[in-house]
Amino acid sequence: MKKKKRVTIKDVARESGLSIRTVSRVINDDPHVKLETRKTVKRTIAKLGFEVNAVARSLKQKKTNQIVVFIDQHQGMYWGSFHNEIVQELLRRSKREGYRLLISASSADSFAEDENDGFALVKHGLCDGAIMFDSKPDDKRVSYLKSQQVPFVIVGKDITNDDTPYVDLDNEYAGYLGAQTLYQNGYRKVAFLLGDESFVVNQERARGFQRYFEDQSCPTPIIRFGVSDMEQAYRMTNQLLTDVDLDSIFISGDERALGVYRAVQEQGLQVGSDIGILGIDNLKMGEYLYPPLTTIDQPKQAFGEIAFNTLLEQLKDPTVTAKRTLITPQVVERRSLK
Amino acid sequence: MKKKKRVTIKDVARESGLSIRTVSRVINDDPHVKLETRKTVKRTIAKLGFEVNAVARSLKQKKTNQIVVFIDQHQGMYWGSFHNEIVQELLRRSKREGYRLLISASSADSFAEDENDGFALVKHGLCDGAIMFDSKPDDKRVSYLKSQQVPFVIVGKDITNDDTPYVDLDNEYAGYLGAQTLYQNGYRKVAFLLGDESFVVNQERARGFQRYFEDQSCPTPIIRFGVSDMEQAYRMTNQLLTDVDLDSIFISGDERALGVYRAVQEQGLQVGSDIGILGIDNLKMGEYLYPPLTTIDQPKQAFGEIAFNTLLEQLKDPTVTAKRTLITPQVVERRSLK
DNA sequence: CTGAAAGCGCTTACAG
DNA sequence: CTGAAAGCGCTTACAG
Repeated sequence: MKKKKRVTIKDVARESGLSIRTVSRVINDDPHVKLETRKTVKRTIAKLGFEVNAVARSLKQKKTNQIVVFIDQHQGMYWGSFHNEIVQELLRRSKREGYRLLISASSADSFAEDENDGFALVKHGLCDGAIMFDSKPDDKRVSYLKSQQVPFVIVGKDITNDDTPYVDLDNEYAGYLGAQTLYQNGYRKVAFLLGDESFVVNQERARGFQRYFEDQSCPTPIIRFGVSDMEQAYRMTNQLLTDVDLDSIFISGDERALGVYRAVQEQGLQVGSDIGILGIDNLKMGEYLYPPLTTIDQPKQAFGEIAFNTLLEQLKDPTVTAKRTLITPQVVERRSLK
Repeated sequence: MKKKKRVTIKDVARESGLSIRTVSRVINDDPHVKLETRKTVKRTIAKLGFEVNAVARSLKQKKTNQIVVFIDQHQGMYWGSFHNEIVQELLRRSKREGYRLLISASSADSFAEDENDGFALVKHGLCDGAIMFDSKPDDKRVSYLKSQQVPFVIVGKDITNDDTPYVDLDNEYAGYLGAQTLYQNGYRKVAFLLGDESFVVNQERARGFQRYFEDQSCPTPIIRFGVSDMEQAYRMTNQLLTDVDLDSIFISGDERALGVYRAVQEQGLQVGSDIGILGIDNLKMGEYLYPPLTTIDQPKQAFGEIAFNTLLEQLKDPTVTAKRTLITPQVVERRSLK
């Protein structure tokens, strides 16, 4: 049993007694075709089970109708609920605008040599535009996209270039807001747990957090980087709880809050009444922690919507200037603060 | 500023004073090229920043070196940690075998008409093989793949056809094992919560569960379908806890266990000592619930490995017969049972 | 070891 | 309203 031969436009033309040109017109909904001819062609297409070969079409049109979302596999946590909820929105919008959305793994470090890194999709002309998650400072992929004038948008911040489009949370304010929320709820012995310090987002959040306490002329609170998953959140909380006198924990990332909750509860403490916990993200799961997590919202839908529109503008007109959007976060009050 | 013209093989040939044929040889590592010639070409390629156009290459070779993973967006829960961990493994292996892995959303219902559904990738010849998650009974995509002889593998079960390759957990045994685990731990008033009844996986799990109790000549325990997210798990648990006398809950899906935990704790009950909870999946997060969740493991890495190998065999030799693998689950004991 | 030429399956000015 | 022909950027028997 050998692979079935593909049905091509040529077969359809022969079978229906018309030229390739006419079949092509029907496929592409060109109005200049007699109704009767159109019907004949459509019938033949159905009969033969013909499907246009998108590869051939792209070669000629230099357009793929594909958009790629790049997601990096940083420290094991390949893809969280945060990415998930944004991708949902991207999917909805790209469908509406006639683009196919592909998701591909790509890393800022290995893309250059690695033919199987997802970034090959842009190098080899397999997409019209890109949406980049998890971009790092000095990301070579960003320079590449710029130099090749491939439309793209970063979800996150770009501190390396000043002419690249992005959408980001106002992370410095998120840190500030977190500090303020805790302080105004009467907490004074606060620890802030964040992921790797090399990520800009964490630097910004820490800075805003620190600034608030400086504004209150308070001593600098505890800040711990390198807490990038539940496991580390669990360990760090345990350690802090035994070593330091704490009344609250501000944890960057709702998923990691799970580790904090467990540590707190294992020490016989109550989240809320004994120790306040504040997250960032506002993921669905935060609502089902006990007690439900008070958190700083990242409006995922807005992220997706703005990212897509920013890309779409470039797709339609390559000369538009880079648009940068900063989203202002808000607190979602639930019950993990007293 | 208009889009930069792509550098083609022609440009490289002209610039290096050689034929296209020779440049093509160098690109494809054909040994029949004088070392010096090869060097010249490579230098020119670097100088011009040439990258092969994969679209043109695919058109000729009828091979894309791409594998697509299809994931369905069922009831809002587009992609869970379970998919995530399997995709990790698929990514590792495809990279090693020289394939690019793309992830795309596709639904069993809408693929036929919808040009932007991910399944267009196979209809239009944009991939060499497919890995299907979330396939449903009578999935038209499966028939299509079969009829077009596109290599594929299903992660899950196919009860419609008897000649399609898949990897699945022995779900009936998982249900049986869950019942047994609970029973042998002394639980008698059990409720089993599962997702939509239309999914084969849920039917099988329920069947195995029921069979165990029949074997013990016990009355049929409570089984509730339609519990497919944390929200519904929370509600159902709340309802059951007030309406029925229960000593344990068996919940299909660790993520949903979060909702069960919250309901139990809100009623002032202790997970473990008052109410036993048993999950299925063994996701990382289960370890960080308090108390840590006892669960039935789905070996994600094995899933990914077997799925990939099953596909790879077909990619290498289209005549191999469909291979089906059933993985036997085991219990991971933690502390949510007394 | 190297090259001229056909062809993959489409689209698209250009004619008629 | 329809068609013959060139061309997108590669690869690949076939020659030499």
